[in-house]
Amino acid sequence: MSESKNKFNKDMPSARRNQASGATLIDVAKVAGVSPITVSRALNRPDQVSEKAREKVRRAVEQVGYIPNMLAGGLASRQSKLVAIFVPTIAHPIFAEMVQALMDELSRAGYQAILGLTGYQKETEETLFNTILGRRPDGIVLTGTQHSELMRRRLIASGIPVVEAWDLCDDPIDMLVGFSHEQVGREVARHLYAKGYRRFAVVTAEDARGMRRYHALLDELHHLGIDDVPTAFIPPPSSLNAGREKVCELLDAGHRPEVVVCSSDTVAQGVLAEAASRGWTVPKDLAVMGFGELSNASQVYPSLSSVRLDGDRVGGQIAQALLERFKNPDAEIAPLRIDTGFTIVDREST
Amino acid sequence: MSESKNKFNKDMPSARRNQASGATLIDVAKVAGVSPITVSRALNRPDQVSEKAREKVRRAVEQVGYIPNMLAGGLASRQSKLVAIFVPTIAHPIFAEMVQALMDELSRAGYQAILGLTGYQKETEETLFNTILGRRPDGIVLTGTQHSELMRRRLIASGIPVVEAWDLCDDPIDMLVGFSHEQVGREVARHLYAKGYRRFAVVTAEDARGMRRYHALLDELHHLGIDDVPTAFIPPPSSLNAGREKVCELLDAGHRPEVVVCSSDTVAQGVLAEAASRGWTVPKDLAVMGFGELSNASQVYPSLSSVRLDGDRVGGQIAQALLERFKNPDAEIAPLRIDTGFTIVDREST
DNA sequence: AATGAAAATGATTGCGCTATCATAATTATG
DNA sequence: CATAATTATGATAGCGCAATCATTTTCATT
Repeated sequence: MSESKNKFNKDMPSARRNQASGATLIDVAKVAGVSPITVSRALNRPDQVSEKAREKVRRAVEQVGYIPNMLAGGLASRQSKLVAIFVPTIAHPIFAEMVQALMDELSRAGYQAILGLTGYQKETEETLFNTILGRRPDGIVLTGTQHSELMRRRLIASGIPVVEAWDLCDDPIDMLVGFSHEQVGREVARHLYAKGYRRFAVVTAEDARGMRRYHALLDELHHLGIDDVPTAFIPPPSSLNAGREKVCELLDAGHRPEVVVCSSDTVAQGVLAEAASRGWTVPKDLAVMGFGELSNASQVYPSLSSVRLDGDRVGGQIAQALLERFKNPDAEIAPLRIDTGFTIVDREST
Repeated sequence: MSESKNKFNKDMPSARRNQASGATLIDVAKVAGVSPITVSRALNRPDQVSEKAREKVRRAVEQVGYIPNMLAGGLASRQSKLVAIFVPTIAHPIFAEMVQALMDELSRAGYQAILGLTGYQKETEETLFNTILGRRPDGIVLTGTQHSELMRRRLIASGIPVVEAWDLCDDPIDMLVGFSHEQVGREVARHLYAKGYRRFAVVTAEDARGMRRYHALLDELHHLGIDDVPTAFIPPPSSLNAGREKVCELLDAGHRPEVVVCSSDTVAQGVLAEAASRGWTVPKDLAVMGFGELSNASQVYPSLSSVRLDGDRVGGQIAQALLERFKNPDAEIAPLRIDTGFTIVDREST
């Protein structure tokens, strides 16, 4: 026994509607004394309209407080001016930094971003993905290069420009901006080995890219003759406390590594905290290697050795790649692959 | 039925279009053997459609890989299912946390967020604002309560539900979720005074809310008989290094405060770093008070006293308030004002 | 002036979807 | 069984804008 849904007030629906939705292109056109399409052009392609008309339109827009409806515009033009950005989380500084840079750059070009937080969960990614595709983004930014076959196919079929970020691989969906996690693992191994460390341990988050670095590290250590690398895994999201607990487990299990390689600076700071609480001297009693170069890595005591990535730069490069593609959609799609690199920063903790 | 008006003719525009844009509601309807509007209902109001039809639609959607075009849907229904979130930056953990919680909650209800980064700059806020209003969001989340008169008027006129966050004031635009920055300033003053501190100094960022806390702090100290409070201001964005430099300036100018009150934990950690580098013992030689409770506040050495806010909770409350309003748009608009409070956390640094 | 090219403006149509009203199919009621 | 009440489905008409093509105005050139 539900009450029948009543309709809008018959009184003056149009007035009510206009109050809520604001002025339309047609309202502006009337005030300006030109046709609607001229208003549209004055706003979107000013160079196709005479200075006189442009001025009339500008004044009319001002007067009625017109704000273009981008839902309508997007529908008509098939250009949403929207870029979808998928990241695991923005609570992590490195992603926050990238997103910020990316959005800055995009907004300068009149684009906006819509964020998809995949939360490290494979489960929801596809659902999220569908929802966001519903906004018909002009471009898509993905974190990592490991996606379900279905998603890959759909993305390729859609023809939407895609950038896969934070990683490099051999069969990208489209564009690629990142660095090789394998290379990080290998270089960290060699770097620490060269410094004389022989007994390694690892505390790593169980996310895909972290594991890639981990396996490359193991592999390289193996080549260097080191095979026993006690490891503790942290289920995402990793935190300082998790790092502390996990390294504690390793140590309590009787392992006595010279150096602990961590999947992030956050985890590494947990290890530092545990070392401090045991009264150990870093790096003499235990060396610690981070990853990601949090802004305070150089300020904690002892300052943390880490692998520096540049979120700003990655974001900027992605934006550039997308904007280039938007500007020139018909151009031959040259496979774009940008290696943003990384730097091992040696500080007091190793 | 004869085809009265033909849509696209000639070569293959329809095929091309479908490849790019994907299947439409009509395609699904054809496959399912029902009318388009039934497909729409099966997707958006499943309870109004028979189980049989629902199943046919589900299968057809699956088969053609249909993803609803929310631009079209939004235009027709006047519901964008979009919430605009304005924050100064997401590079700051406290905002990142709020945004994450807010987005989580919203997406659960089928809404998505579009982010506006105001970057602490008054200049661009209005421009940004117009661009984002173009997306016709169903709700708007604002940081702070200080906005231009024009924006206030437009927002109120638009009838869009608005939440102002991170602050409380007496004449909100609409809903309000936050805490009193004045109260923080006063309580921090009293708290430190009660602990015996008499010589205060301040290092604060120059943003609006930080200044409100600062003035309340000064005011309360004045009541307690303390009038000389040397202060250094940091132009946004504040950073650990900026905090360190600024406190250095204060000390080099000959001030010898017992306690430094900082506008953020980041700044406070800069002060800690400077104290450490001078070989001072905290809190004996210099006490430090933070704000915002970064996740590592309790882990730095010495652990940092701070004011704890709960970004998760703020985000959640905002989402609830908005969703409630969406569900019940015609309800009497009860002035909503949620005080999320704060907690002074006393640790080793004071 | 005459002519054509270019620039500026306009009329029409439909983007893909949902609100609205109308109708058909089902169930409840006496 | 007829009738009313209740579903379930469909037809139609826009939402506000830009693509497309048609038309008018302006300007340069002969």
